[in-house]
Amino acid sequence: MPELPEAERARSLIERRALARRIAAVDDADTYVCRPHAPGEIAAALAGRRLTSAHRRGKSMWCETDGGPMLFLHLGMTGHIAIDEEPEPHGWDRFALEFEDGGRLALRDKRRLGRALLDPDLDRLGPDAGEISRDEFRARVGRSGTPLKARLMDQSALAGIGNLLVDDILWRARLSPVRAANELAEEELDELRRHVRAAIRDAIRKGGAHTGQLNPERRPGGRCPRCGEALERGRVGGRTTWWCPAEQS
DNA sequence: ACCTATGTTGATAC
DNA sequence: GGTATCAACATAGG
Repeated sequence: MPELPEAERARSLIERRALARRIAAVDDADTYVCRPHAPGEIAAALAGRRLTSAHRRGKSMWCETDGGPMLFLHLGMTGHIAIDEEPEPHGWDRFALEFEDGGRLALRDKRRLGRALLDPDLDRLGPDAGEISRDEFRARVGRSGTPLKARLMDQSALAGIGNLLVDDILWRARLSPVRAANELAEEELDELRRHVRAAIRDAIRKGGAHTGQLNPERRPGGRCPRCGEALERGRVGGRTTWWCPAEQS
């Protein structure tokens, strides 16, 4: 489920439950999830250390350690963080810290598109979608001829918005996903930013990007929760897109 | 069986 | 440079 709201919940969970616990062992055997590290590299770097802080920008998380490298975590498409739970019986724990006190932190990810690695390069990640300033939003979103939906999902422009959240945001803002981003007037961009922030705030509170009002209608036969019009389905920026043709322009 | 779908990201080709 | 497409992964469903 992971978009920005899920990542924030995961970060908060790590902050509340995993900091300051001494790491006794690390399971970094999955060479795909832990690429480019060889098995044992992350383990060697983190054994005996503690996580000291948990950070997030967009969907990316990283933890500082006491004297060691930074640990980067990404939930991919199906990942979540499980703390002090029994190991997943199907082997879906792709990476884990085992604490000296007997507990553990696992990156549990059926589909294996999540990541765990050391000392990440975050240079190509835009500012967090929930924190971005008005001026920066105008500049980063509004100066591209690409479809609005694709621009909002471009993690190098602004970080954190995924496929479910973006459809909800554009529906709230009554904007068409295919409209060119640079067609929007400054006031429209400011208004859009308000909806971005509100959608993120609501989703974090309610538990995830799937809790948006539009989400239950993203299916054949789905209707606009406001006006009742049949939703349209299409492909924008390579992703399945649902919108209200009557209201969103 | 085979085709499609799925919350992400990166490489690649134009 | 930007934009679109495909592939990486694994599973579910028609």
